[in-house]
Amino acid sequence: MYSQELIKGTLQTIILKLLSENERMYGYEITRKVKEITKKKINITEGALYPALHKMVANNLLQTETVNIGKRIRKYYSLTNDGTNTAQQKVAEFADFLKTMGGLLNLKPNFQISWI
Amino acid sequence: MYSQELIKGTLQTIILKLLSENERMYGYEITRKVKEITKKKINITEGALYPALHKMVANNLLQTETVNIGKRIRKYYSLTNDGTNTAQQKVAEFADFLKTMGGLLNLKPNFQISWI
DNA sequence: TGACATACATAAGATAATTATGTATCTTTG
DNA sequence: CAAAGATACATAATTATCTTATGTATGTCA
Repeated sequence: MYSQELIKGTLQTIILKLLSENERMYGYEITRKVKEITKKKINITEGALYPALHKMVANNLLQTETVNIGKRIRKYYSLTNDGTNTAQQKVAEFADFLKTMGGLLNLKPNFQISWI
Repeated sequence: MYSQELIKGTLQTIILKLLSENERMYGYEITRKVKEITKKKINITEGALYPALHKMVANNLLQTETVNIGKRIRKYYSLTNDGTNTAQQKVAEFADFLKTMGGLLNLKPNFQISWI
């Protein structure tokens, strides 16, 4: 796990990116997916996730459908048109930010990019 | 300028990195340097910088020397031993974070790393 | 002389996360 | 079969960090 501050501000971008790839996802699924992809380095807490999702619905980036799984409720989130646009924009911005920070921290060529 | 949330949590790392390269710097100088290196994409506000510097002094990461430039005061900051260690650690952590986020956001090989 | 840059600092408010707590169901295992 | 752990939602109190605004003062250039 990274020291928490680093992850701050990236949650919306992460959610938008996942949903731009997945059609629809529910909250708990998002936390699992992020944990899996990042090999447990990033762990989204529910206390952070749910308020963020609700906010994004309020801002018309996401829409929901509720499904009953047995006696349990599952709430699926998917991108609105606004959300699709915002997702693209946020991911592009983040990519640029990563470059800028790489430059600022003067990471050498031997800092191999290994997500290929 | 990036949307502000992204930069959150990176300020300490930036300061530590700059000071690990520069022996000593003063606050205003740090804001100029970051603006210059990042081509104005990251702009550290004084309201964020000074409290951060003070906190890092309190945490024994930085030490200060005050110099009189004419009638003006200039307060130089430099790394303590603790600060030197923390700087290395934080930069390494951030490099790892960049990789992880790159993977998470699925940035393609054609996302060229251009800070070389 | 007025605008802009240099140089410090703090305070009020906003935002976003952590930590803690709550509810409830489903599944696995000793 | 009972307990533990995973699944699945949610909110509230607190903390951390940043923005925005404000304040003070000096130096420089047109």
